[in-house]
Amino acid sequence: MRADELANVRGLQLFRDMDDARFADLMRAAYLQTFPPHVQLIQEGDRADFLFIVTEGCVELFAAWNGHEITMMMVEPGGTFILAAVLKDAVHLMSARTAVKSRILMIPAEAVRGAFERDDAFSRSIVLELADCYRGMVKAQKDLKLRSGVERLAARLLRYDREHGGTGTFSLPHDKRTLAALLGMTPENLSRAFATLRPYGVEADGPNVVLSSVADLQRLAKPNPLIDDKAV
Amino acid sequence: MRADELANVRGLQLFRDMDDARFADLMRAAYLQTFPPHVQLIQEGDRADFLFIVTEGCVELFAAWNGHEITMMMVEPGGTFILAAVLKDAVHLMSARTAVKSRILMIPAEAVRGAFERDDAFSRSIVLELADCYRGMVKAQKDLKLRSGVERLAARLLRYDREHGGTGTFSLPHDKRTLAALLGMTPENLSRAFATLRPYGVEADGPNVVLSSVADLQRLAKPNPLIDDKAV
DNA sequence: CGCGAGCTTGAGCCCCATCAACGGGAGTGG
DNA sequence: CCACTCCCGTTGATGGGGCTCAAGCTCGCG
Repeated sequence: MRADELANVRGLQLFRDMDDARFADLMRAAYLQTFPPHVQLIQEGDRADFLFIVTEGCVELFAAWNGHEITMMMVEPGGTFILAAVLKDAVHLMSARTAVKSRILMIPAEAVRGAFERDDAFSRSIVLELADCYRGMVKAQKDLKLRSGVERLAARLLRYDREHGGTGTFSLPHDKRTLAALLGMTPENLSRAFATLRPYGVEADGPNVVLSSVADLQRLAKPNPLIDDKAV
Repeated sequence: MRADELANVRGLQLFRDMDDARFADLMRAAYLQTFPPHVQLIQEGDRADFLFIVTEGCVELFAAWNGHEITMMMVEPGGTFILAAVLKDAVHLMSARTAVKSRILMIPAEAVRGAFERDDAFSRSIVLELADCYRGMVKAQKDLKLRSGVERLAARLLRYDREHGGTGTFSLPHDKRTLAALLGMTPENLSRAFATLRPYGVEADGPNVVLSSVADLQRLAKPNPLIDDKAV
């Protein structure tokens, strides 16, 4: 692992407060690897052998049943996945694949559980990370059950804008096909949803979006920190 | 707190491995209280002051937005709620109300966090409990997005049957109105779903259900441990 | 006996999925 | 440089699942 990458990993919330020696132990056991786009990393039902941490790129968590497939979430740099399964020594409930070329840190599950037992700061960080994952899932559930497709898109666009500094201009972080899956709709419907939002000042040109009337959009989307804010 | 109740709480997975003195400290700070049906215990957006543990009865977690209300889950005896918010010292993402008369243990959030810091066995149990909550939410999400209403009902009936010993005869744990909300549908639609399942050997008479053709029902519901099994 | 709550049934509608066709941009090979 | 192809995104037509509104039904209870 390169020194700057190591420093990067060390700076993640999960490892920040960890004992130096323990962190070195963990990293010695870990693999940092680059994957091309659309490589499946894990398969639901398989045993959780590694904790995964995305350092570059983007990973899609998805699940399938009876022939359908759904996107559960996208994991961005700094994010972990499969933490709960690793801690429980259980099977994966979700599959994962790279959305784009990605650099991923893989820590053997056994090592994670060992560090969890021995390092108090690490176990605290793990709990906070797991609590964040849980709350993220609750918010996703609320978003899905309480809002219509158009409302979900509107709220998502406002969130992207906010995360980009609130300038009203930004690029979508995923292609529209992926965004549709993430929002729980078909690509066709996402397209129609964008069209529906045009009167609300949403101008989409390929991946580039301009929100020219944020207030109108907010009146429609009714954003709510208990659904839309990452930090809450 | 009565001695048998204390023993009951002590036996919960969360406290089983805890140090005796620490457990006594926690219980000294805690309140055990009985609530009538339909009492709201917490309101989403409020600060998490207590960890709640249901010892008798049943509690509904729900959320609201823009005038609609949805049921997130039902918490049964032995179950906890609001654990993530307590650990993060954050606001509730969900509201809670008693579904029936319920006996509930309330532990001040500060005391929970203190015990978490000081008692290794407790912090391990907390993490496992939190991991279970997370995985439960993932399964709920998969159930909702991957299956139709009829399929969700069929899978749920099979699960209730299994939990009652697989005899093919059991009583619904909630009234149908509540069951409908839990399955993410309206009461009208639940009623129609039961009618749809009649050709599959589902005989529902009030709260009493008989499954006379489990194999047929399974062919329809396609139960999957990664969605339906509590233990996985 | 009358009333109300919970449940069921029916009719109409809306949201969204599906299927199909089309346009345009990127990459490829001639 | 152009023709070809493939893939993504869009648009239209259609259908189904589920919601809403409304009425009827049954059972328990006063």
